[in-house]
Amino acid sequence: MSEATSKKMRAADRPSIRDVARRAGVSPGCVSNVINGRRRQDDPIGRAVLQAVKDLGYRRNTMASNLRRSQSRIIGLVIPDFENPFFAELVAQLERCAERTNYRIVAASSRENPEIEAREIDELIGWRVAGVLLIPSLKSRTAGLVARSDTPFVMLDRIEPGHIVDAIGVNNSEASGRMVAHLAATGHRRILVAYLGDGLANVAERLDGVRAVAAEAGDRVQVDYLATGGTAEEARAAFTIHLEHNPAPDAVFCLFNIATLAAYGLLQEQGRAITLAGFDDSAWMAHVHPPVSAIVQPVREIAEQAWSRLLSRIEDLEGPKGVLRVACALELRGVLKPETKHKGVPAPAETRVPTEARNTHETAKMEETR
Amino acid sequence: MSEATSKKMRAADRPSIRDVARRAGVSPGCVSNVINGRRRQDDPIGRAVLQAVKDLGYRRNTMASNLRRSQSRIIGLVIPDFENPFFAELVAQLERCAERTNYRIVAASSRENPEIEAREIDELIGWRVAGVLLIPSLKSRTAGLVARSDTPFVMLDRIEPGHIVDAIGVNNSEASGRMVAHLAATGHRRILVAYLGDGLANVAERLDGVRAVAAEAGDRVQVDYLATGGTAEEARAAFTIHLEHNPAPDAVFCLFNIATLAAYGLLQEQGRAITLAGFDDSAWMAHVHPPVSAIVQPVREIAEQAWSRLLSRIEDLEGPKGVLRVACALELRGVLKPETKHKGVPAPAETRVPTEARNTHETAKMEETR
DNA sequence: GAGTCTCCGAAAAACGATTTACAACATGAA
DNA sequence: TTCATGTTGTAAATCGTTTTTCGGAGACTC
Repeated sequence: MSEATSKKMRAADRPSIRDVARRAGVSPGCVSNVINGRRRQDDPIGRAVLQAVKDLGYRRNTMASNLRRSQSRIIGLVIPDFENPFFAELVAQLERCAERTNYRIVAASSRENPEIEAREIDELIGWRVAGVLLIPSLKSRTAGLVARSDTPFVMLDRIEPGHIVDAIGVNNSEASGRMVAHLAATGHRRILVAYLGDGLANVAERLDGVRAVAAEAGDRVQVDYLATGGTAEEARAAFTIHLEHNPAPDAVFCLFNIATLAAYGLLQEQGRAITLAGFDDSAWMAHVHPPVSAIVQPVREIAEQAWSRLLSRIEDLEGPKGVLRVACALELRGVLKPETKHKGVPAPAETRVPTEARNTHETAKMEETR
Repeated sequence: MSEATSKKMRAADRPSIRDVARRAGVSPGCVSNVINGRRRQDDPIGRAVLQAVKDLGYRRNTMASNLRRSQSRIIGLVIPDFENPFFAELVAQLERCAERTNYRIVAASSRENPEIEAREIDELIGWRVAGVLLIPSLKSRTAGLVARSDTPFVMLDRIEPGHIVDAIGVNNSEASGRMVAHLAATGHRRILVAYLGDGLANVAERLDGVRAVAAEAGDRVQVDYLATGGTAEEARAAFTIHLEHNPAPDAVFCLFNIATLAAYGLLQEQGRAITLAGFDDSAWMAHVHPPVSAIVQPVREIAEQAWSRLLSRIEDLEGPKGVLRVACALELRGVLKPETKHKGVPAPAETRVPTEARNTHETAKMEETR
């Protein structure tokens, strides 16, 4: 048993500040001062301490340190899913923000499960994180819970209406409307819009934007709407059935990225030359032929806005809460002119439209709630 | 100033176990016992404690708790990049492992930067994590550093030769060889193999596998090798130049996933009907037309093997260290028969080969080092 | 009724750091 | 010489838990 003990001890056996103090012949408090730069390091005592730190391979115990100064410099981040490229990019950007401001991110995913989400947030509060960033899961009822917690928190991307919280998102309806307007302006007369029939606030906003522009365009443009499930297979099936029973559209506009992939595969396979556009950009969209247009979310700006909002909230818990929406950019990669469509060949000459200004503060709108 | 103080106090002002004890009229130790189930909860005292916990909204301070019991149930994870789908999936799978075994993962990315990687690991040690999982960055010199640390750790995916460590990866050379053999068996006579010219051990192993099979096939098959840079643009440029100056291949096999996308885009654009295969699967590969074959890494098994290895290492720091390689599966989605190639039309009939058994323990080879 | 055993809660000692209080000493000015 | 000032090191208190120690109360046996 002495063996087992010695093995188990190993991990716990890291030198403490007392060991360093003993070796350097000073008191623990003094070591603390040297390490944290509250005392000069270039005199005999300072050097002795640093040497002892080196010799022993001392690393300060972050938990003990945080406990004592009751401060943590950790931000908790809960996202629905690591495998969604948009969220992954958001994590990467937020990590940069954290590094710059000397924080650390602890990320966890809820897998779109509200219960896991609630559990994760609870756990984060147990860690006494300085703040929480949350991208709510599909049927999240967490907003209220966290709102009355005294931990600063900011919601991202999916903004649930009716809650008084800090939130950063994109202007979904404006961007979607702009895309439809662009399609109409480039001669498309019949547009099929596919959306996720799941009550996600995000997609609902996009749909609203489309509807507004469609109404405005009147009968110059015919817009069909198609609700699909959230998986590629479901989306593909929905497209297949729709295309069978309806007149062929000039353009397909998908309001969420999985549908864009499914639509591309189907159109390609059936040899239909139809303009395709989607909300959310992905690497493959630029590389396939013909390329796919996309609404690109300014991930970096979202991250930075969320970060600065959270930091200011950490410094001052009071103050009005509000929703900030930043503008998306349209990446117009190529339009198959409706006129050439019926020749059955992809139009070789593709129209490249310069990317519109993105991340513009001019177009960012601030809506204050409360 | 009293205002500022009260604001700052807020976050720190969470009730402690002493507050709960006071309210329930018992001692802190007793509260601890109730909360941790070391004492029955269904008698007057137990109920009083639970009620007080509820009333005050008490959450135990994880740091203090961990500090006292000097145990953490956190596993640190350092990956090169959150945006690489393979790593993202690995994170997701590892998170499941963690949940199942009542651990928590703290993930950070090194952005392929050895210095950031070293810093992150250092930081994790400061957190007194129970163990570390590491996917080394491109030019990582971390293996030695962590190897002599007393924190249990396991390396994943990229296995650097010559280090005595625990590591889990896939059998890169075997899988690549198998793919080339398959291409040869389906009638391809000239295969272009693109690899990352960056000295990554992983890709080197894949190249070895290709070379071995090529040598074995003798002059029945002609294999060309093309080194490219790591970005899609670089890969595309390399492909363009190669295709201009060399006889057209029957098949292109890319040893890393970015090249696969670049190659697809180029071949599609130039209207070349050439079989395409790649190491690493992605969603788009199954949806484009013609589809792209891929070597799929058994991410889930990698995660589970790594997890169990790490846990056993946490329980017992001693014991031989070793490398475990699991087998990949080939996802053969369609082959453009070389015979039909010159007609300029994609072959309509695609050969679907049943997915080979994956995650088989029979094919997993164990090589013990030291 | 005395002795032994068990149960259980209060009190106190940890965990590893930071911070405060205090004393010692040096420095410089008057 | 004296006093104010500043620096520095030690000892002790502290952060919020868990764990150990200890003593008191009740149950049981003989």
